[in-house]
Amino acid sequence: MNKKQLQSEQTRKRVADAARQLFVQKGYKATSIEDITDATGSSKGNIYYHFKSKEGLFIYLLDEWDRDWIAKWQEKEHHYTSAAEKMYGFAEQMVREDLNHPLTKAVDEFFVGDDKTSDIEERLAEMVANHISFNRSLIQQGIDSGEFKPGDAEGLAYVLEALVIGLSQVSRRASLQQALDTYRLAIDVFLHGIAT
Amino acid sequence: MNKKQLQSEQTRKRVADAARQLFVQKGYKATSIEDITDATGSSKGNIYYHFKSKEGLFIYLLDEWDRDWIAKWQEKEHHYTSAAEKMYGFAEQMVREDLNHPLTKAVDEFFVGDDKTSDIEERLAEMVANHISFNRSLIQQGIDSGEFKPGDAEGLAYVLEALVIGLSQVSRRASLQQALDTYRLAIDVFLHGIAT
DNA sequence: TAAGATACTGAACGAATGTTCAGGATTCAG
DNA sequence: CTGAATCCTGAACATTCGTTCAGTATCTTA
Repeated sequence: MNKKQLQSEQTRKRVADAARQLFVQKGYKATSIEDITDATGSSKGNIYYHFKSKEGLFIYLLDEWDRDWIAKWQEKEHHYTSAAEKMYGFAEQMVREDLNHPLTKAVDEFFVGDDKTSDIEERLAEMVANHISFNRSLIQQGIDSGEFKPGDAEGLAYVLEALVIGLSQVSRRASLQQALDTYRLAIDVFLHGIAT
Repeated sequence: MNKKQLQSEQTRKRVADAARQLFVQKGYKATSIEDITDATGSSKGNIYYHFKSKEGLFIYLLDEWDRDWIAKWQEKEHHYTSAAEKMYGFAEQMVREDLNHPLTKAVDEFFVGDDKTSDIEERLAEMVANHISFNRSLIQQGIDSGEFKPGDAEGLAYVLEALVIGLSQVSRRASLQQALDTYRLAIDVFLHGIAT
């Protein structure tokens, strides 16, 4: 790899990291390009050299997040034997990774904006569908194995999604330990709620 | 009441209604004063005649919301006999009133802004504490009556809060029927999760 | 009915924001 | 070593937004 390519990749990463942190912290609209330049030392122009636009940068982060999250999950998934264990593992990864679900405030806020390009809207819809589908599969496994009551797996997938999104918001200003406790308690309740 | 006073009150209400709808729909930052003038026909200046600022308008709406919500709740509360019934009633009012919890996206977004006045921040913290306290009391009643397992009522109050906040976000683009179904299912799970 | 109070208008302003662009610096290929 | 490619800068631009204010219309009061 070139020195040029290396440096380019490094700045790209530096910008992405700072932007991610800011978006999570302040939300999409409230984070300005200048906030990002302040945090990275890069110039405005440089950000637009590496990313198409603010929207593009945001979508890039979402994509990256999703990929990372799934990769990490797949490493762990084998080690869990029951659906209940998987559920706890799921919650723990949620907390430990970033104390924030990708579908959090920033995304929701981004969603309601009116001037999105249609391809970006498609991408977002796809992501939501993927998350629901992931949840449904997790729940369906438990139903099939007899751990959970047979029932509306799709509906429960939405409930789980709601729970996780809500937890990330409620826990945003909590300590790691508090967050872990709350998540664990929430999963406890959810599991008892759907257990046979 | 004067014709002047009447008209003044009417416009005030007209502005508040439009603003509430827009804040819920688009979020705090994304809703401009001009959006509100477009929706009401009033001029910008007129909004600043009736409200101190955009922040002031928002806080006014929150206050109003909380008062209305509690008033409506207290009308109904007598008719419920068990804590479980109360819980379902709670969820239903949540959906029917506005399909949105007062502590929703807009508030959370408002929260992370950096330029709030300190008295407004106090007011917000107070509101959050009130909601948690409301939830805890609801749960404690169920524990006392033997409907729910004895346990961490405070922790469960946060879980319930998270669930409700998440539900409002997930249901934002759903039909009324879908929303009611999802909320009901969520409360089902939550109740089974903490039942004796 | 006259004077004052109240309700409202809309142009103007300053601050902030996303984006562009002409050009400078650094590195690569031949 | 030289020209081209790549990486980066920062001033400039066009918009948008919250807020103000001088002035007008409408109503109240005496």
